[in-house]
Amino acid sequence: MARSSIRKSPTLDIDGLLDKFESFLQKKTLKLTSQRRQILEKILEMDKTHFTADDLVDQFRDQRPRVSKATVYRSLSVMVEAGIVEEHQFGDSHKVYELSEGRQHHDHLICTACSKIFEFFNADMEKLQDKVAASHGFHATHHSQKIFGICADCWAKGNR
Amino acid sequence: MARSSIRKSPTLDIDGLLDKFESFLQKKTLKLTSQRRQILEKILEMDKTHFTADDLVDQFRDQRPRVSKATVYRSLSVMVEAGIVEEHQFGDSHKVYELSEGRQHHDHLICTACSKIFEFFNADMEKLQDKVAASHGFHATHHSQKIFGICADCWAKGNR
DNA sequence: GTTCGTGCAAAAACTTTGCATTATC
DNA sequence: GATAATGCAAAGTTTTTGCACGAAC
Repeated sequence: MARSSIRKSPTLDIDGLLDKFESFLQKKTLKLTSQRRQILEKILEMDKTHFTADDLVDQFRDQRPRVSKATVYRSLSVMVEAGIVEEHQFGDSHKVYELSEGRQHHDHLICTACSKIFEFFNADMEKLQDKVAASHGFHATHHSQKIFGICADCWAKGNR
Repeated sequence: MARSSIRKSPTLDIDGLLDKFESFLQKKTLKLTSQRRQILEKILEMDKTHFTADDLVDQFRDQRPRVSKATVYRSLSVMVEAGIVEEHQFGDSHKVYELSEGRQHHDHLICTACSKIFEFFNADMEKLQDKVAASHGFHATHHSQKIFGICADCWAKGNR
């Protein structure tokens, strides 16, 4: 918590993340293995706003000893539980992940022409969502909002 | 178009749906087969607001000649194209479908305790979404909004 | 008669799991 | 030293596909 800072810059600091991860693992009596540490490092190194499990597996393809596919999947799910990583499903068949630590909640705009993903945050929308949930007697925990369409670039190029 | 009517009642009328489906198929030079007709009938018979491809396959399990799994999948995708059925992905691994014909657009509240799905529509939210898209230079075509949480029933029962 | 659709089983795509071995605590 | 994690390959899920046969236009 101490070292936390909100930055959008390419490299988020690994120490803060490791601290958070480690304390989560301790609380759950889980272990901080070399693989889990490496996966976290690769996530930062890749510096992609959104990545898949397979992107991560690729990172270890030429490395020996390898970090296996199974470990990548298992680790991602631990990191989701730890609140370090967020999991999304954007219409495609595979899950998409993003680092959530130190980042503000946001929703997504998805270009159906080029598949690029854009982020947005709108406070009024958040309030309205809470209101809707409450009006149905719902105790909302989280939400997922995706707006599909054609991004400005694609529209200009005539890709529709 | 002529026979269309907005009803929420258990049975939506099959004739209107068949009309719409048939004219779509003709426009695309596709054929109205007995299987496609049967699938549409089963969707109405099941009378579930949301169903999966497998729910539909089940409907044909004891029937001979069978309507195959492959045909169910292929037909659903034609019906989605025709605008008769809408496809969703609610966090689970499988796709969920619902009849869209004659129904107003709406979004979903999903109870993470009992998996029940509730629908809502909020005009302000729709406007806000358009505004957000436009402010990013996006030409929005559609959106998907899901609010996850605990429904009133589950909350009352202490299922959390 | 042509073209499109169907059924079947096999494959594909993604993710999870069983089990013996190894690393962390 | 006890427990949890790993690697591997095998199995699981859901959806898609190739191909020969049959139905709709």
